[in-house]
Amino acid sequence: MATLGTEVQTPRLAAARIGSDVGLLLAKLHAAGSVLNNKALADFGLRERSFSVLTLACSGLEPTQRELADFLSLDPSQVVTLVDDLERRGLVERAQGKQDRRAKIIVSTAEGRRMHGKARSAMDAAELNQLAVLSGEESQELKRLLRKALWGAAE
Amino acid sequence: MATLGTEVQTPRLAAARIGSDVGLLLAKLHAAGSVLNNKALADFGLRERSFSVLTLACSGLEPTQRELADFLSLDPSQVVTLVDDLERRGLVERAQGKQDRRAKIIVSTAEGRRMHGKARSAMDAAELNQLAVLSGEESQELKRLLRKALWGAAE
DNA sequence: AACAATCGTTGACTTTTTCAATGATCCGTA
DNA sequence: TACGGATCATTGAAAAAGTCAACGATTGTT
Repeated sequence: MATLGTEVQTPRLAAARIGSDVGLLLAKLHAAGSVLNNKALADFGLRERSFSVLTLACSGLEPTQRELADFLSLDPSQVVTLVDDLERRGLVERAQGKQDRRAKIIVSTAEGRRMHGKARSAMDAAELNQLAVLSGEESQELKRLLRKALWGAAE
Repeated sequence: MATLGTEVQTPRLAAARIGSDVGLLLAKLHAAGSVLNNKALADFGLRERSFSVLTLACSGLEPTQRELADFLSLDPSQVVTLVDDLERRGLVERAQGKQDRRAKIIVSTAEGRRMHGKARSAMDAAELNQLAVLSGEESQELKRLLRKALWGAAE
């Protein structure tokens, strides 16, 4: 049950001042995490992004594709591709927007929710693995700070 | 002097459980930061990555291209392109490796160091801007946690 | 001396990103 | 109520980024 995780030894170059650049730290941790996450999701035929779309489709928030694009920092055309794939596999459906008939609301199917449940477990395990070197409190604090940096003081 | 920064209002979808996924938080903050950073570096004809290479070339650590690739999570061929560009502009030079003559050590020129100084200021400002909503202590703590997640407990 | 491994480099290939254009629909305004 | 500008999802093309295998030069090991 070894933590075949991210943390190698501190590389020589981490000593440089750039080792404290938030941009680089985010890039590296994100890159390493993506590898782990995509590996964890491969069993389900999902990737990080399709998992995100599926999760939001399962959330009950009834997101429109535009909202998905904004929230996931993607181009609207990329969302089309992701939803096309999930829809073809019967995991989500496009429903007509309620107030706005231009918009399409993405909702999960029963099969989609089943799939999401399993994928969610794998993702949680991957996250735990990636942050294994942090204590529980530290992980929580890291997430809180990331959320705050993104969306402000909202609690 | 408004902080025309990252923080919009908390979007509706952030309420979903995925709003606490480390993968998504990293992706979003990294994406937002990259935009800011690249904007800040555009004046110098640099981008996030060429800035990273230039920084490490200026660090005195005499990194090889292989080390740069590992440290920056890039394919070695991508490093070739980055160094080619910086070398063509006279900001860095390729020196022969000391023990290993296969390796090339990337070192900065005087002009490179001058350029880096200016770019560094712009980057610091951009980082300050991106993390404006965090207190000084919070920013430090965020960086510490990111470093720890990446490289372990090393202090 | 021979062999496998590593370094930087090149080129091909795939994937991802970016962007403009389009029809349908919405909204504000006259 | 009809017009005009804006927004939505979608398409397709173009640009950028990432991936991968192969190569000569060099290293370290046997």
